[in-house]
Amino acid sequence: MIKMTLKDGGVREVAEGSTILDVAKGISEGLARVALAAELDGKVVDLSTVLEKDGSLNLLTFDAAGGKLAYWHTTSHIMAQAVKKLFPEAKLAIGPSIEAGFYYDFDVARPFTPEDLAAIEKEMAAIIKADAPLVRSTLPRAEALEKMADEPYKQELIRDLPEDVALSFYTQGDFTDLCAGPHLASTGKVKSVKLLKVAGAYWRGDEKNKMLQRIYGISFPKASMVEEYVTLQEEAEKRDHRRIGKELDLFSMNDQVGQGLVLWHPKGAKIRYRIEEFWRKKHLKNGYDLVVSPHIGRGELWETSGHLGFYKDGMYAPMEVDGQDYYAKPMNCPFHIMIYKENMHSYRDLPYRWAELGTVYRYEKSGALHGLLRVRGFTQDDAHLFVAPEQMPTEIRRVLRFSLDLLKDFGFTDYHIYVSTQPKGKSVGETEQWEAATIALKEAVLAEGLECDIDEGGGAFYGPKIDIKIRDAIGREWQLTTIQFDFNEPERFDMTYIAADGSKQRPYMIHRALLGSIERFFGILIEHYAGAFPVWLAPVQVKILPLTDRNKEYADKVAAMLIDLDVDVEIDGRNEKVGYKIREAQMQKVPYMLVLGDKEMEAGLVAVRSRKDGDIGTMTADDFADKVCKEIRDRVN
RNA sequence: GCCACUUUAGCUCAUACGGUAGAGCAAUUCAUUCGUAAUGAAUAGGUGGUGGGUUCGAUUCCCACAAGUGGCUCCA
Repeated sequence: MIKMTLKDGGVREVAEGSTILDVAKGISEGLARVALAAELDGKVVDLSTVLEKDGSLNLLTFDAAGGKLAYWHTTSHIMAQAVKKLFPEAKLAIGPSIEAGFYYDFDVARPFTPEDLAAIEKEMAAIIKADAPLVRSTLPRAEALEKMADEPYKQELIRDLPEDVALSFYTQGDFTDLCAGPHLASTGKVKSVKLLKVAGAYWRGDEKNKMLQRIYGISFPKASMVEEYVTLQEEAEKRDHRRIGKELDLFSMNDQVGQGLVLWHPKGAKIRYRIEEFWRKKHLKNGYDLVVSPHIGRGELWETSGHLGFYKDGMYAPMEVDGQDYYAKPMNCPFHIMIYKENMHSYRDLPYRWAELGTVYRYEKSGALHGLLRVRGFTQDDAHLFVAPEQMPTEIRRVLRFSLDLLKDFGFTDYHIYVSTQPKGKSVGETEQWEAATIALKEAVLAEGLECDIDEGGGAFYGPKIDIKIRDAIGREWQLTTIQFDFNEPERFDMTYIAADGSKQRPYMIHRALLGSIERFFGILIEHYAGAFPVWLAPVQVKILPLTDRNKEYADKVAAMLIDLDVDVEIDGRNEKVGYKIREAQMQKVPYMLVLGDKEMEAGLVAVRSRKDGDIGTMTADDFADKVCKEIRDRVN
């Protein structure tokens, strides 16, 4: 038996493995989560317990997901207490824990300054030192409203809850907050706090609401963990694609060109070429056909597609030509549909898989732009599938498999799949269609032996979708692939095919972008590899470093041989020491360097240096060529 | 778009109080022809994001605009 001393002073004895329901009986009021402090075997442990919906007992350690949740949530309360002490006029909004750390939103007369943050951190240290216990209590609605008389945002939250729910509060010292928990036993459990930044945030995330001041922070049980966190942040900063894009001269954005419009420099364009070339070949090999469509189209087209109705805010303003409005395309689909409609189609011809690296322009809010990850002009690796309903399930599986295969080619093998279902509000299409499509999506995931999370109501109004998020080299998630059903456009464009019985039928339409957009994908690739691209993608694959002018001719010969094999070679013939040239090639992340001096020239060899392993000795030029060509072919990192 | 912050040489950053800017790297030139992450010297480079205001005088203070950064919203 485990003896647990509860925060309210009571003692419970529970058998190991018993559920929290046994422990929490009489104090939880059926709430989904309850926080406790307890003794295990007579020893006080840092034990906040989370009551999961299924009643399982989750003993919290910091490293458990729930542990972090409680830890950071308690820290956010401590911050709120500190802010209330320093800024008594501040009104509290909400303060949850997030993926990494926590925040709290405040309504204050003026924004917080860095000095304010320092003062708040200091105040928090005092609260932590006081080690006040967090005491849970509940109140009926009317009394809860009265208790929060000075907190309009809290009152709004209370009013939105069902009337019969008892509201829980957590009190630490002189500070009480409306809160569902869970929390640590006392403020002293929090050891090391760092407030990170201040940002504006709309109340309830709605831009029509007042903008509040949000303070982000993070906390850990050990100071060393703060250092680890900071180190990871620094690592992420070093990998920042904007920084590496500059250092490796890959791309730029320009004030005069316009916001969110990318200039691809020669080295960046080289990588893009390699990505696109590979992408096209792979699509052709996998049953796709390539199509090409223009960058602009008449207003009437966008009227028919419905984009002018539901997507106008996302489109560039029209340009007038010969009395007609033309719009830059925000999507490629209407063009592909027009190709479809150019002919009659038999069920025998389906499915069509039409792919295009289609450049689109979307008006993104200026504040949303972010390096290559969010731009206004970008190229989607788009394709549209037009399939007969009975083909749909196998077709979905096929797209999913193809997608994961393509991601693997680029070094992304760790991913997370989400299926988004019909949104609650308005949506187009028949219920049966939605159901069949959603089932096909889920079953495709299962049939491939994969798992997925369901994003209930997360689909677009025109259809359900699968999204794939990949995990990069330092553990961050990025959304790349999206596979979306469209019940809207086939209807609007009155797309048909002739079925076996001679009747006209409506095909299913699936949009899919596997890499997402080339720009965004490139940005993520840069960060994933920290600029050190695999040999097959590297803009310069081999850098030849002749030692003296005497060796230049030999360098030219080796270079010509490699270039003939489609290897990308540069010669650094500058009058510099070899150490200097190596340093530069190394910083440019060139996979291989060939040092060519008199010795190599006389023996007909090349001295190979790899960016990863340094000097790897000499070999014949042919052997080296074989090695590099094989690595390029096999897409070796 | 909203909140906050930032904007000085190609890059990274200095100039406490208002008295018209300085360093490293890069570039250019010269010398050096060298063996696995920086050879030395010299030269050049800036109407301080743009426009306006305050002031005898503005890179410095104020305002507007633009771009960027971190968030909110949105999303490939």
